[in-house]
Amino acid sequence: MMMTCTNECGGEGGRVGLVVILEEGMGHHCCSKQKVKRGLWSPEEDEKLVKHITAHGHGCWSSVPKLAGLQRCGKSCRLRWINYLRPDLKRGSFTEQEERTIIDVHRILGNRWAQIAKHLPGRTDNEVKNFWNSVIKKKLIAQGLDPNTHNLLSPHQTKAKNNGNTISKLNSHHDQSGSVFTMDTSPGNKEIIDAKSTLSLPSSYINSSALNGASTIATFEFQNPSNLAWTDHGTHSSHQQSMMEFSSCSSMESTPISTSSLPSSGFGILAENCMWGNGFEPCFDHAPPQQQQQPEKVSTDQEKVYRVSNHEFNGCQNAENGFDSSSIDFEFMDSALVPPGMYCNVNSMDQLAWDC
DNA sequence: AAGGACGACAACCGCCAGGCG
DNA sequence: TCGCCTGGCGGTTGTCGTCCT
Repeated sequence: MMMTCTNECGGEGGRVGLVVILEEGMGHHCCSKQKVKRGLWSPEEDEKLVKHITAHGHGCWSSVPKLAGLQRCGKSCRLRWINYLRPDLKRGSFTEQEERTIIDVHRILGNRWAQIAKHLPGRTDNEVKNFWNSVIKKKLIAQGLDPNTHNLLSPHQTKAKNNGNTISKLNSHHDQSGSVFTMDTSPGNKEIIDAKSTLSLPSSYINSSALNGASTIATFEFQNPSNLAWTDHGTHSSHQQSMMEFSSCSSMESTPISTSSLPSSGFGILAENCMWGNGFEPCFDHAPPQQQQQPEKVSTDQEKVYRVSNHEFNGCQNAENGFDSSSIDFEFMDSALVPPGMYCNVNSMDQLAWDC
């Protein structure tokens, strides 16, 4: 076996990468019959690939390297094209809206990056996956959420997951304002009171003394479990229109959470069905109207793609957010897609579909 | 200024499913 | 029906840049 290592200028950033040329017998079975180069792509290789695909299309990927004059395997060419060279790719950092979309869809799909990426025009599965692993995942953990299930982590889980001083670092880097959502605890709001009594949140999450106020806007803070507390905002009139309605909305962007108290990253997901993921479920005396009006489940045979206007859910929409232009492919909405341990609130799942 | 830690991201690996002979 | 080939996907690794001490 011979490996030839050369340093070449790689990729867009001009990185110097190690390029390895593999002799026969190495690499994928699909490209084991030819010498293949590995490592970062040089601008020349990119140019060859782009020229070839632009002129002829990719056709059979296994034949692309030969036709394009590249010492790469077909798989490598395909990945390079899909993840980097495709003309319709959107480069640059993810927007807040994209971030919200990823979180929302991931809550339903789990790590199905290709499916998630379909809801983000110009983004690749690899990009989404990297962004999730490097940013969102850590943010969720820092907020006391299990990134796999989107449920609240128990304090000891949080402690274990955060492993030392990770939290403080994350907070300093990513969490500008903390994840806070508000709910009306005024006596007249019976649903919310019931929800609180049903939630059985870990005691550390709730400063119960704050619940005793006559008329308060209580605030959950999820940025750091050690800091979780009810905060009495007294009579914040600005919050009166953004009181939390448990279980009434499914996608975070439609949740009537006070945007003034949400972090820019939009972790409103706590307000949603994932809240009940640890086996508790809100028991409202009166089901919210949205649920009562829940449309009948549409057979996947009849319709696989739901496109529902945000307008259908009064009070739950946020015009600037989320899924306004995307759709959910309900081929994936089978039971197998619900991550183990994730409480499956079918109504909420449906509602997410309708919010989309 | 130097070196280590960490983050971002490109690329690879291995598995799986579907098509085809 | 079986085996091979190929494309697609998710998980993981490797590399470089930046930040921090």
